[in-house]
Amino acid sequence: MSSTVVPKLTIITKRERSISPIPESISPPQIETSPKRTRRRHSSSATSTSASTISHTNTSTTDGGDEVKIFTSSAVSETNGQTTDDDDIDVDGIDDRLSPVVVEPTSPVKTATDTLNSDTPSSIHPSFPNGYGGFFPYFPMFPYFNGYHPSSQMPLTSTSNSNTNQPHFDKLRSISPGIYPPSMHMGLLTSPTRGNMGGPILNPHPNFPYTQQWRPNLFPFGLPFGNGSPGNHNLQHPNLFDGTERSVNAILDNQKPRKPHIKKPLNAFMLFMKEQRPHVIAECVLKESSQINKVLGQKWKQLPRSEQDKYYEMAKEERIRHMKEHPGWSARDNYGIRKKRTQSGLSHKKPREKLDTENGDCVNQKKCRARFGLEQQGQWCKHCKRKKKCTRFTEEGGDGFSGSGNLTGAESSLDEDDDLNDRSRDSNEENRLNLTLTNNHNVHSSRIERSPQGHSHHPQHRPHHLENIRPPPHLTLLQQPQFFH
DNA sequence: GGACCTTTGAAGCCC
DNA sequence: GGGCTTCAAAGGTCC
Repeated sequence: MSSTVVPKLTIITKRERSISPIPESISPPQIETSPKRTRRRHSSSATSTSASTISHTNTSTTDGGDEVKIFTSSAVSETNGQTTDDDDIDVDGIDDRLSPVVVEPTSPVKTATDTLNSDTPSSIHPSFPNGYGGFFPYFPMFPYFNGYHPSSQMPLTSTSNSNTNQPHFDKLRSISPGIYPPSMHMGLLTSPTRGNMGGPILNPHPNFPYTQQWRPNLFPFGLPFGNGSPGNHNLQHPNLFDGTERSVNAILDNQKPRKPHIKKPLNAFMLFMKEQRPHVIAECVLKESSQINKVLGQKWKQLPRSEQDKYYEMAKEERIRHMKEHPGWSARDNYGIRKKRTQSGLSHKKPREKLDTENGDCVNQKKCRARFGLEQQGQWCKHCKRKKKCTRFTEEGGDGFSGSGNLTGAESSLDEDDDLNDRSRDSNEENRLNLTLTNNHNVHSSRIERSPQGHSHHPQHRPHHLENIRPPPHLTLLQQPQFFH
């Protein structure tokens, strides 16, 4: 078979019983889907099955009331009689294809702790005598303090105050550089006789390091400075700041700088999707991204390895670039964002694969084996394939197939589950569909090699434990025989 | 307004 | 180390 064979894309959609059959006259690449999205999750086997059995498929339906719509889409374009397998892939240049990793705010977010640890006030601005930290110990206790010794009028230093409530003040000082009230900063800049009762002086120094950073909301507990009302610093948040260490900690928690949301670098498939989505949208009448993504998933699986490797290479570059741009970033940083929403009760999303698991075991493990048999493990649900548990039934003497009447009690009890029945029915539909497809077109049979154990070693049918094993992108196909045989 | 759906891959977490 | 979970993009749909 020539490498220029045009892979046909077909989307298989289970439609509602009330939906009338789609006329066969639908011309490719139109892919029509159910007008109303069903909330029921498709079994994971559905997509894998469809993806693995799709090829020169004409529009067809199954018998009975449950229409299974199969639409053919020449998603890999065939224009002007030329097979353009690569036409879908924009090869304008790698820069175009590279995913625009979200550019984070250009100004690095510096935490308060960082600021204090790395850039002490005095180091930030050497003109400040001993930094403004030296004054800080005084302000909660003596709001009228102007930064100078009352008798000597000499600037007070942090050293001279090092014994004054230092632990609390150090913590409070670390909240934010802006926590230094303007008037306290001004104390350094005003004359010894001026004091700080006249309110903040704006832009007292052209190089004043915190002028841009100080904002009113950095004084959540209502610091009295600058408003001429000493002693009212608890008015806004009387419960938050009462001078105790606990209150300081509470403030610290509230003031913890939030890390900017750095998104994950795109993987190969995401890059492929981003690039190919406009093509699919242009070729099809699909609207829903979920349907488009199904098509893209099929296209991805049908993409030649050499083409896929390009995206893997791009993804690798993306990861390297991302690592350089965000050295300390970890995917873990983004964990919990949605989870928090879920925990807060806003999400109704069911945990993935939950329907397939019960007490940690796959409730479908026998069903998959029963439904598809050992000869068709490629059609097992993802969970069974991953667990590879069905094989143990072979060891127990299973024959690889059993109808509904051959179920054990446990299986029968499982069959009583409506949802499982539902999914089983879906799967039967898929079976019928696959049989139809297989009978009509022996799909890619020549490309699929099977091991003596019956495992498909086609790239699309590799055993799960090999699914995630990717050849090093720099190796050619000939150098990686173990991945393709 | 935000979760869901749907795909594959990467990475983190847990046992 | 295997298995599971989460997130990345996208945009229509639904609550």
